[in-house]
Amino acid sequence: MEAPNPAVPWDRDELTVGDLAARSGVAVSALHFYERKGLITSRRTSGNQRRYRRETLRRVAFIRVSQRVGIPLADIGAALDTLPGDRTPTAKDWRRISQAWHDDLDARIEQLSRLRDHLTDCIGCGCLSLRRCALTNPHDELAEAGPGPRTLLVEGLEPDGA
Amino acid sequence: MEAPNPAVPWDRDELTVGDLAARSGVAVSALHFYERKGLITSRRTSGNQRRYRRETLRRVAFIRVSQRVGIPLADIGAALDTLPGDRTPTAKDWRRISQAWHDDLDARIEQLSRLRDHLTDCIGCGCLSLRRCALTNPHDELAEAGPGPRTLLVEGLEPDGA
DNA sequence: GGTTGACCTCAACTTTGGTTCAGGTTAGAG
DNA sequence: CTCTAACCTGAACCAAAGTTGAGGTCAACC
Repeated sequence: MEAPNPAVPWDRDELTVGDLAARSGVAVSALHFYERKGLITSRRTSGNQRRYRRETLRRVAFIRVSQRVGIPLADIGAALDTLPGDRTPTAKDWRRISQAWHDDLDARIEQLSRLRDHLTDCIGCGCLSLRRCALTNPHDELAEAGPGPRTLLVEGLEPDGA
Repeated sequence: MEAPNPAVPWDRDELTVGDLAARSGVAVSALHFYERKGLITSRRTSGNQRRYRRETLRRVAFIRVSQRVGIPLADIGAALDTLPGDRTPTAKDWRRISQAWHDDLDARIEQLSRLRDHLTDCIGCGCLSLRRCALTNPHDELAEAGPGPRTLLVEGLEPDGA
């Protein structure tokens, strides 16, 4: 039950790009792309074909989950760079780097909740054109992070209250 | 106090693209872009310059808020298309279309919350490569919507457990 | 030992949401 | 009437996250 069976692709200790694609659900072209970006690495055979360590499957899964969370690839790459290079990452390593996403998620959930709670009344009431609206206030924490427009909604406002 | 003063740009009943940009905080180039996409409209002067109705300010504010919520421009445009064309939209009209975003937000907040709650233990424990993980399960509601990868994490999985 | 599917690289193309630039026109203040 | 800021169009460019295609090589089954 413990001995790998080399006839079965997922039991070999190295994976071809096709194996990795099948196992991870990620297209071969995307894996090439991740490799160009330095998110994953491979050794090459004498015939210049890629061979991935099984561990890479873990990395790819982490990449996909992180993308689900909304993290850009560059940030995911930066996180992966903090994993130890000299040994296989442990569960603890993965826990550490996923903790950052957890905090990020917390922040974004809070942000979206506020947005949701102000949305209907703000759009409905007309305050969108006003200075005080929670959705347009540049000093609101809402402004700080997350995807979407970086500049705030209203920059040059009424010189005097409407 | 109610009579518009035409010497003041924001009191005129039509806005130039520059006025609209200043008042909405959106770049002129972006307004042109929105117009090409059909999200806003203008009449043209004899000299081919754009003139916007004041109402357009409301539309632009709606567009920006919607983008903050994470809605793509195409969807925003579709929502705007449901506004009455023959009269100025009322507060009720705006409330109706913002309600859709509210529901969308609810769904995405719920999604992100689940993601958050499973994230650390899933990434930490190794189940990312397994079939049952909430984060990788194609039949999970998580799969249904939101930005990020459309295809699920794992398509071709182990033929047998663990 | 040949055939075929999987692999290789590099370049070009896709979408979204714009910005920037060049070259030319208009509007309104003085 | 003139000057200048603001406006116009169209094309090119940007970033992210890949996909697609052309042209060529590798490997493994029979």
